[in-house]
Amino acid sequence: MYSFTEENYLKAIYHLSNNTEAGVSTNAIAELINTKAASVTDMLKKLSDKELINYIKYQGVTLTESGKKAAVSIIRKHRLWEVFLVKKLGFKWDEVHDIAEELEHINSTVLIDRLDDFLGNPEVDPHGDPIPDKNGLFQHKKLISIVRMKIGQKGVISGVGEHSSLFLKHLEKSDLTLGTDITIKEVVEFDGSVLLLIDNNKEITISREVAKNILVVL
Amino acid sequence: MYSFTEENYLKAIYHLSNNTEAGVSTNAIAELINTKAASVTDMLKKLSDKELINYIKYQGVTLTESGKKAAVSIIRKHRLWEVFLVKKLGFKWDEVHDIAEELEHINSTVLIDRLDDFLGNPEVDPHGDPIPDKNGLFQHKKLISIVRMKIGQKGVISGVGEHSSLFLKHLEKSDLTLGTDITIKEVVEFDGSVLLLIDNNKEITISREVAKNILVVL
DNA sequence: GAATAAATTTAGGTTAATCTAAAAAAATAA
DNA sequence: TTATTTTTTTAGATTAACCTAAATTTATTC
Ligand SMILES: [Mn+2]
Ligand SMILES: [Mn+2]
Ligand SMILES: [Mn+2]
Ligand SMILES: [Mn+2]
Repeated sequence: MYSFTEENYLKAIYHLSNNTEAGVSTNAIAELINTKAASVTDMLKKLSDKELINYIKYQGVTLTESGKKAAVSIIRKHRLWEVFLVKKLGFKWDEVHDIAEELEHINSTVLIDRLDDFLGNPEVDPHGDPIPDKNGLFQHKKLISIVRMKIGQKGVISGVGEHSSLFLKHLEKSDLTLGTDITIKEVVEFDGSVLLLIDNNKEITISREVAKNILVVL
Repeated sequence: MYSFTEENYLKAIYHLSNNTEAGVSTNAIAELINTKAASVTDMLKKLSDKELINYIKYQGVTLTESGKKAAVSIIRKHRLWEVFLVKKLGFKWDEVHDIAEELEHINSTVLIDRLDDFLGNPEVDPHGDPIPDKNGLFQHKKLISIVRMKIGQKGVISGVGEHSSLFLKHLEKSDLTLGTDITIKEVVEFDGSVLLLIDNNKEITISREVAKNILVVL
């Protein structure tokens, strides 16, 4: 269908679109996929010719409907493969992303739909990110960052705002994995660090930076 | 490690080496991977520079030890993925080859070793072809074609000499799948077709062409 | 509203993998 | 053993995806 490279561009533009209202900038894409701006411009022309993006010189880009569809399909594959790696092959949640970056380009709808069934049609991946279904529809839960919570409020850890292995490993070591119940006990005024009660039996203090990147369902 | 294309060349040379004593010819490679001889020559130079093949102009090629190791690793991946597709995702044996052609290039030793364990360390793939272990060693059973068998001889279908979907579907329809017990009842002198008794309860006649491509363990 | 800075695009090249057509070498036949 | 055919290699181009450096456009600052 689309080349490995084209797919990576579409995915990058999709992810960047979720953080901005305006069009995605050439530099932002270049930074995310580790290329130079000039290379991005080349590819934008190509994707525009194929009507996968709306591109006006100097104005940034947005995905067209077919571009969005292609991007969501890649994300579906990425997340399902991550579930497979964790649930079936015993990988940790911080070990699966790079392998999924390769597997997401395997081109077979039958394969991915059967994998989906084999995994029991999971709604989220090992990082709590929602998995689009066969039709590209997400089951979107409303997640909020711990820094948005008030003292005394309770929630369940359901996602992360940062996917680096370093951060994920840190969370794991602190017993702050997905599904953990938390209660906000105190917010330190000085540095914004947060005292949590986890699973109603243990207290732990986390920095504001960590708190910011833990997402909960209330 | 090696590019997608380089891997395909190594695999092609490996497979062709098993049918010949001498070096593999440029044209044979070109035909197998659907390119032109000139393109093959280019790639042979490249693989030779990387010491993956022994190449002397006009003489054909053989794999070096490291070339062989790389080829076997790809074949290991191909066959394990085929097992996964059939055993876990419910694909038929004639549907898995093309998908495995893509999956075999996923680059992660941990992944493939865990997949191997997850599948119960199978010794053969859905077509009866042996799967090399982590160290690249095969469990080689001695297979012979039905046309080599004598009347009255018994055997178990354990492999195929032809992997096309058309042939595999035909075998399935005739209940000549892997593991089936057969006994040679008669060989027609006129056209070499063979009358078989399968699983001690049903007789069936197959053409010499089909017989040639069914491999059994005695 | 110029002048400067930043972002983006164009121009011109490179590399991997492909191709066609022509040349050279090896194999086969007369 | 020469002539013819087949196989293989070389020469020269093409395409996708990159790059650097230079030009151009847009955004910021004084
Ligand atoms: Mn990921
Ligand atoms: Mn994920
Ligand atoms: Mn196969
Ligand atoms: Mn097979």
